[in-house]
Amino acid sequence: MSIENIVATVTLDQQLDLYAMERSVPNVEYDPDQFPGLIFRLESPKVTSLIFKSGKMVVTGAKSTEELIKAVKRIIKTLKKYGIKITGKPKIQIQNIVASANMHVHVNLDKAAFLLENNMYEPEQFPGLIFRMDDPRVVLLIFSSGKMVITGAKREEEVYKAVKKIFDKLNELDCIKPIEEEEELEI
Amino acid sequence: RWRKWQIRARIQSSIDRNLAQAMNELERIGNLLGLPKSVKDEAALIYRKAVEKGLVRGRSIESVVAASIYASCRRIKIARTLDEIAQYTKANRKEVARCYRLLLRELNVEVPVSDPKDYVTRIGSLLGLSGATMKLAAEILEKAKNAGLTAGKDPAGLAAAAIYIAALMNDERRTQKEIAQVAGVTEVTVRNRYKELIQELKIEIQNQ
DNA sequence: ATTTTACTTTGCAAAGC
DNA sequence: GCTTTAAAAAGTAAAAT
Repeated sequence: MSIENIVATVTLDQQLDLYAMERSVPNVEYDPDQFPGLIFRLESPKVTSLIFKSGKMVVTGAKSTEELIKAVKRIIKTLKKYGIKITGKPKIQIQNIVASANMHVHVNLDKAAFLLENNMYEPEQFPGLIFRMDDPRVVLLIFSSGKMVITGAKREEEVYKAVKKIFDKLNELDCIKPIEEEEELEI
Repeated sequence: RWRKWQIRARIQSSIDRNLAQAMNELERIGNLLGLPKSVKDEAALIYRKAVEKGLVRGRSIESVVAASIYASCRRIKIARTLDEIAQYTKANRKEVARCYRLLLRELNVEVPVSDPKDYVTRIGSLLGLSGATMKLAAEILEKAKNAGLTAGKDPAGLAAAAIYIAALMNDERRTQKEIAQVAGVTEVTVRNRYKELIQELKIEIQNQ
C-alpha cells in the first residue's frame, strides 16, 4: 500500500500581495482572471502550491506527512528569500489522502457489483468498480486486477482500515480468486 | 390552510409544466433513436421520479431526459451507447453521464451491469449478419466472461471483437473498420479485444 | 502498426464568478 | 456549478512516429 498524493491546506494568518509575489518570485504562475490562486511549484519535495491573497494555501503532491511538512517549510523559506514577509507559523491541515494498494488477487467485479451496496460499476464509462464505504468514510476504486485506489481519507489510519475491510468483505462475498501465475520478480 | 393548498398547487403545476416539456423531449429523442414504446414509457417513469425528488433543479431537462432514456435502455436491454443518445441533445456525453449517475444514486432504479451480449444483436443486425453468427458471438462472449476476460472492458468493444471472430468463422467476414464504426469504438479497440480473445480462448481461425 | 500523450473516474481545499 | 492542483488505477482514444 502506498500513499500517492496528499492534499492539504495551510493557513498563514496574514494577507498576501500576490502581484508582488509574481514580480519577485521566479517560476510562479498568476492569472487572476483564470484562477484566484497563484501557482508555485517546489522542486524538492516535488509539490505544487496554490497561494491565495487571504494567506491560505493548498499544497498538493506530497507522498507522506513528513514530505508535506518539509515542503511547507521550504515554500515559506523560499518566499522569505525573495522578500515576502511572513510572520507566525503555518497551520497545516490534511484534507485528502489518495493511496493505491494491491490485494494480489483477481476480483470478480460483476459479482461484487451485485452483492456490494453503494457501488457503481459501469465498464463503458470507467473500468473500476466505485465503492463508497461508510466507515471509514472513503471511496475505493476497485479493479479486476486486485489493485485499487483509496481516496477521501484524512488520516493514514483510515486508508489501512478501508483496505483491510474491503478485502475481508470481498472475501466473505466470494468475489476474490487467487492469481495462479504470480509471476515477475526476475533478477 | 389556504397557504398549504396554494403551495401544493403551485408545486404541482411546476412539476406538470416540467413533465410536459420533458415528455416532448422524450418523444423527440426516443423517435430519433428509433426506440420502442416500452423503452419510452420506462424512461418516462424514471424521469417522473427524478422530478418528484427535485433532481432536475439546476440541470437541464434535456440531459436528465437523456439519462432517463439511457437507464431505460439498460433496464430493457436495448443496446444504445451514451454517445448515441447524447448526440440528439445540446448536452455532451459527460453531462448526460453525470445525470445518469445521479439517477442511480438518488432513485431506486435498478440497472443491471451491462452485458456485451446485448450489443451483439444490435451490431449484428446493423451489419446484416446471420442469426447463427450472432449466436456464435454470444457463445464466445460467454466463454470470455467465464475466463475472466471481460471485467472492466467496454462491452461494445468486446461485442465488436466477438462479432468479428464469429463472422470470420462463419464466412461472413466484415472488416474491423466497419464493425468498429457501427459499434461506436475504434479499430484499435476491436483489434486489441480480438487479439486477447483468440489468444486466451485459443480460437483457431482457418479462413485467412 | 506501435508508441506517446491525453482523457475517463474518485476525493478535497482554496476565492470568485 | 465552474475555474486550478496532484496522483493512482485500467481502458479507450487520438495523434505522432
